[in-house]
Amino acid sequence: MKLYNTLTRQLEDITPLDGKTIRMYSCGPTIYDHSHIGNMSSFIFTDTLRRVLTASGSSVQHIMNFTDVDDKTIKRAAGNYDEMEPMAALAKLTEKYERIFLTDMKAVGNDMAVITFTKATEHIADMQKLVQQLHKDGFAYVADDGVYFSIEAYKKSGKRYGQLADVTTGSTSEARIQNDEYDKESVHDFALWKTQKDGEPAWDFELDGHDLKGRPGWHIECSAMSSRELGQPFDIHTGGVDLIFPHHENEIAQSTAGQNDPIYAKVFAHNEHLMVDGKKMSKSLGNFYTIHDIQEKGLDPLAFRVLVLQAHYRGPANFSWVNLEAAQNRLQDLRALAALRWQPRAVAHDSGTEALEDIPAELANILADDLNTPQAMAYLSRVAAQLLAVHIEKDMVDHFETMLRGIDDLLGLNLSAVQDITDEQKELIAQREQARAKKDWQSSDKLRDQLAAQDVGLQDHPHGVIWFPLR
RNA sequence: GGCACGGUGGCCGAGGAGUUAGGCAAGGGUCUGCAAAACCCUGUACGCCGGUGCAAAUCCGGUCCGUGCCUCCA
Repeated sequence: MKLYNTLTRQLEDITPLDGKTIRMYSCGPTIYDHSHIGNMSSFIFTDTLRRVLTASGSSVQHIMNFTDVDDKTIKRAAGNYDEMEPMAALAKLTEKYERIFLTDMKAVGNDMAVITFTKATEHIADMQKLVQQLHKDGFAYVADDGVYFSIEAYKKSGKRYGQLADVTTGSTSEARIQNDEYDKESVHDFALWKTQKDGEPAWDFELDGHDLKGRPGWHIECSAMSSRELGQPFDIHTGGVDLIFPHHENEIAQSTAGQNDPIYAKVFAHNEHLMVDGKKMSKSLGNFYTIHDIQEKGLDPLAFRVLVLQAHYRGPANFSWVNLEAAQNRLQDLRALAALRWQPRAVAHDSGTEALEDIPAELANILADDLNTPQAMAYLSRVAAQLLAVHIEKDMVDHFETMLRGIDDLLGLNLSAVQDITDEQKELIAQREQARAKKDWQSSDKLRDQLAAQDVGLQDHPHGVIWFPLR
């Protein structure tokens, strides 16, 4: 497939560096609170990318990290569980939000089984090793409050800082420099390791005779975990656009300093932000939503997936409740399509229903072009309209099922999970048809309402009634 | 201020020099006891100003607006 690479600012063919497996690392959540829908849209992008890469014939090794130690987690843990030891409080907090995160991820259709999750706190030794190596090679220095990476030294070694975004050459605000409280040599230097402050969780660390008991910096976490799990260079690094600088830039610097190979990850793929009512989500604006909020309004988290897939990952998508309802309607239509699997009938043959199994292939083809999910959704809607108009025949059920699974493999909409209704419900539909035949409208309407209350919707087509799941 | 990404019909959104997606909502119609069903039809849109083309929403230049990043936010 072709994918846009932030490093080169162009579309590139993705083929495994090792010829077999695409190794992909995604910056995961900081588990100090509920993930918001913006985070989720980013992970829907990542999940869909993995699906399409897989469909294009590569095996994919997908790593996602949990940032379970950083300023935010530490602060929140101390606030929530002030009676506990810092380390225990941190674990308690992050375990809670990890669970919620995994639940939300499943709810929006992301395939959790194929992701290997790594935690920062389980890779402290790897991080320390990397810091030690950087120090030994002259790229890190010890300051009062921790260990810093020297961008100066990195540049002097012949490497380029600013491969993703050349921020340092811009006019950085002087105010920032003056307000800087850290004891670092240059404003742009960043912390590799932070020494312990009162009440903070900390790990023993000795470097060059200094006792640096403390915790890792944010950027080093991803460098250490990615190289531990995937080696270096690996194929694709994903994240939201906000991570381009400084996070990913710093990862590149840390991971390539002193290395012969200047490549950390071959391709960086970044998704644009999800906007809410045209604005960036923030707690102060009161437009900060979670998957839980969507569920509370009686809307389906998978409708949120549809909303995300309707937009291209490199453009900003706009979330609003009206738009989510529109997406929910669209999802319902796709589920009506899926429900045909349980209600085949003999109808006049129609050319549109023939090559059912080619449909996922066409979908994959569309998606292989820089993950063009909006085009894919448009195609799917056309297919759905066509098939709903003609139904499917009994001998097509197997092909139809294969088609649904193929669509799900690519888009994660769980269409093949649409189950048959019960015999009782089928009986109610039959009774309604009889009532209609007898023009007993009162009874037929009552039966329709009764079915709707059981989340079974009805479409009266010229060639007969079709039921579909309302949720 | 620097850098980046956008501005498409009521809304969401692709596309990307001539044939002009898709969805949601709306209006009209057919069918119907009804429509909350189905089907048909309708809407000619691409911020603004220039330029290059036979031809521009699509390329180029400028400009305005929005959004993001500029040290730990997906």
